[in-house]
Amino acid sequence: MKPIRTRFAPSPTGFLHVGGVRTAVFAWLVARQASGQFVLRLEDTDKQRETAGSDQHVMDSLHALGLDYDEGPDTGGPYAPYRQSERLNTYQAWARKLVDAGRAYADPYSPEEVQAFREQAQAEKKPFLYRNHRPNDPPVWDGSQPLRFKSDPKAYQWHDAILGDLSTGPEVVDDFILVKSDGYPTYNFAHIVDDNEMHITHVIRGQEFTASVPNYLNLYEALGLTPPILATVPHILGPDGKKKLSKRDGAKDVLDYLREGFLPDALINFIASMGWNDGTEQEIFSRQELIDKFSLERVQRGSAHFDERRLNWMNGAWIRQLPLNELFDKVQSFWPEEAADYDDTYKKAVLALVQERLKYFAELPELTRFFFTDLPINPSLLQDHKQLKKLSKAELTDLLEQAKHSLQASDFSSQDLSDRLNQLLEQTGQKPALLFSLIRIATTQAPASPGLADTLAVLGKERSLKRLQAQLDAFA
RNA sequence: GGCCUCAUCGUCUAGCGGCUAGGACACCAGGUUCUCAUCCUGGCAACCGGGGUUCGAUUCCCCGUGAGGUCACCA
Repeated sequence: MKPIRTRFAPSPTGFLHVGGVRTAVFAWLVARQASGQFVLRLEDTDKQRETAGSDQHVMDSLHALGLDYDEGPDTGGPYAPYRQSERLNTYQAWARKLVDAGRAYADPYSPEEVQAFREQAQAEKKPFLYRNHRPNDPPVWDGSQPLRFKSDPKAYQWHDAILGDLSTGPEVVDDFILVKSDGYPTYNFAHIVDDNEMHITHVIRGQEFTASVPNYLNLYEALGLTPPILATVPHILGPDGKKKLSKRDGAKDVLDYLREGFLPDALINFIASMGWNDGTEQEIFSRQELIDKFSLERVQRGSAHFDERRLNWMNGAWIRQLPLNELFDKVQSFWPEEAADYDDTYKKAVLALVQERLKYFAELPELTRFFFTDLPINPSLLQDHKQLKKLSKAELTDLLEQAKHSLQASDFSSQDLSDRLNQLLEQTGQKPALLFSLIRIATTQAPASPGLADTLAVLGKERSLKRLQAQLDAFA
């Protein structure tokens, strides 16, 4: 049995978005499930489109997501190098073989001439086929002209691990370019050579390549190679739009999600469950569960829309099930500036209170700021309150004075506060909706906060009473 | 335009001839002594259309329609 080997082969032209990552996730899952290898190969054969630093950016993204690869540009491996620009000799050798076998020839036309053929076909509303213009006596290939594959058009039927049985007629097989005039191979040629040299068993890629598969099959034959297992992953489309998720279309860098405090596990869970499920009603999958249960056969055949609201929910669910200490470590860099002077014990107490309302870590400051600094008195919180706004300043003052009096005698344990708050309800004859709101607003000046007794307990006696007094002073 | 593929609630999806078409997100209502959130309960909401095949089609077939991909010296 050959070991299962999958690869992720992006071109370093920018960042990775969820669409691209999904292909990587599926390939990674297939390899991990079979205890095989997952390979990263950089397809940097287009020097025009390449952007500086994006190769590193891609590797950083995979590392950050925990999509560890066994072989790659930075880790090396038995089939190095893993950067196509460093493998030019290999492609040259394979290209020579095809030339010698009469299956490749130099393209004598200028780009303008080819473009004219293309426009002609377009005008006739016909698909463009280069082989209709295949030269009878092509010049000797000296490397300055593009090298074209001399195809042998025929009908194909093949099996796709996700899409199932596919077939096409001979009309889609054409003489495509193997090596460009700048000496670099095209994707169409290089990936086939590399997948073979690197012993890749499963080629898992986006659906933009399905139309080219017959060409690849034809090339495999010319090369005398057995094609690997093919799997086509449908695209992820934008939330509203119908277009495939793309950088242009506002798709976000996955690293940005990480930077905003989305958990790698949640992201992987979310990305995998767009287009895949195990047939049960389970929604939350750990990495290991994904590895155990994943199968290409159960991947959705149609494309899916990206819904960030579902990602938010899923990340929140992951955050909620994290042990407090673990969560604390992860949110280290997300605290509001004002938290800098506070110790870990205090911050953990705060974190425990907001854990269940955190969707992603970047929300931490707005959720917790009042625990670390006195917010200015915000009169609109009282004015907009549907019950409090009916009370006079004198009435509000009276209620707060009673609260202050009671809380002054408290030890500020959560239990004692809770008891005293209850006594206060009886004593004042007010409903919690009114009394608790008033105290909550006075002590937090925030539109929302965790439960009152817990909030006061964490805030502590001194600070709580000081804020109560500040609110009282504002009434005076 | 040719070729390929796809088609269940707004979104992600279960379903693989017979189900009151299930779950999740979102949304709405109620409950959990206050707000926000969690949690619980309930609600709204779908088989693209037309023909077949069949005792019976969401499911199988055909034709439409719609959507996506592709037709580069990009990947």
